[in-house]
Amino acid sequence: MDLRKLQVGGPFAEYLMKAATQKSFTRDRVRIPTISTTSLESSDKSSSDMGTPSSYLDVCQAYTQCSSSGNSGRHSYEEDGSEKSVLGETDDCIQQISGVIVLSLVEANLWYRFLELGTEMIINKSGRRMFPYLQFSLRGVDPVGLYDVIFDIIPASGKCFKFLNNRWMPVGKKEDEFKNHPFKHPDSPQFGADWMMQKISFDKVRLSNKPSTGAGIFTLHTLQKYLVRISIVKHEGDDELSVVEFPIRATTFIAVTAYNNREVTKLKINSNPYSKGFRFPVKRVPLDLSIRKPSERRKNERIWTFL
DNA sequence: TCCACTATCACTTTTGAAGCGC
DNA sequence: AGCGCTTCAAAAGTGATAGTGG
Repeated sequence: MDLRKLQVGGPFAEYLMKAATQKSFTRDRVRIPTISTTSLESSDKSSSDMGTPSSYLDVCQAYTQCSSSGNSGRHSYEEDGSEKSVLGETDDCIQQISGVIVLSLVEANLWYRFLELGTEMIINKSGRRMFPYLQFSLRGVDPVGLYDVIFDIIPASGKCFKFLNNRWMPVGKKEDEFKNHPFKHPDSPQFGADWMMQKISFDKVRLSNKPSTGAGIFTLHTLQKYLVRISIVKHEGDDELSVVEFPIRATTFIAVTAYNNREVTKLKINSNPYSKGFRFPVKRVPLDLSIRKPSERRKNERIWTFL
């Protein structure tokens, strides 16, 4: 196994200890040593525009730099926070390689089509699902090792954005992030062999603009840029965890309360099954609101008039 | 006046309970 | 009684849009 081992301690250990007590972390076998071998000082923030006030994120970022330096990112970031596409060929899947672990994003083509337009994700009070949602497969993990798979969302830019002249422009400094709890996949912990046999999906994750304590609900600021990060945590022994981080550039998006780019809306309508109702131009006839049950209203008054 | 945000609408898909036959 | 299949209503999902408020 070529996983770099991390003697977990300090702020990262603090995070894991907290995480282990949360609802989304059902496992009680996570044990944290007291020796600290990771420190915030090791973080080289100049290499990334993903700075965040959260100590947990700082530590993860520092760790990411040593553990997943092999990521095959296809997008880079300009000084102003805007992304510079270096997308070349189109793939059925992309591979992010960290050590010997390979993460293959499902529907990578779709993600990149959105990315080229400037992905927008709707957020609302109750929490809106992501579309596309994150689904991937794993290779190269230890088949008999015990792993957790953890999803979280991190800032992708230090700026906030505005949609001007049909494109997203950085307009100022981003706001401080909400405290979000990373979301552990419900199948965790599971043996590596089991993880490799299935597609791992986080389709139930929701995005909100109001602080929430619900597992799998992430509170974000509108008009700020984020991306998804996956952590593969191996339970090495009683006092040791190995962590490999995969910040997935293809998932970079701007949180919005209403779509700004018509092209993004069109692509969502054409690719999301729930949006089929918007695929064909239809003159919608108002329903009779005096009939209280929606299903009865539909039965009585469904009139379709194609334009 | 502008624009981010919210509630509600009209649609589709998913889910789960109920009914039925074997 | 138990199982598998079908049916159908309710729940949950979507983007559109009009109204609100800072």
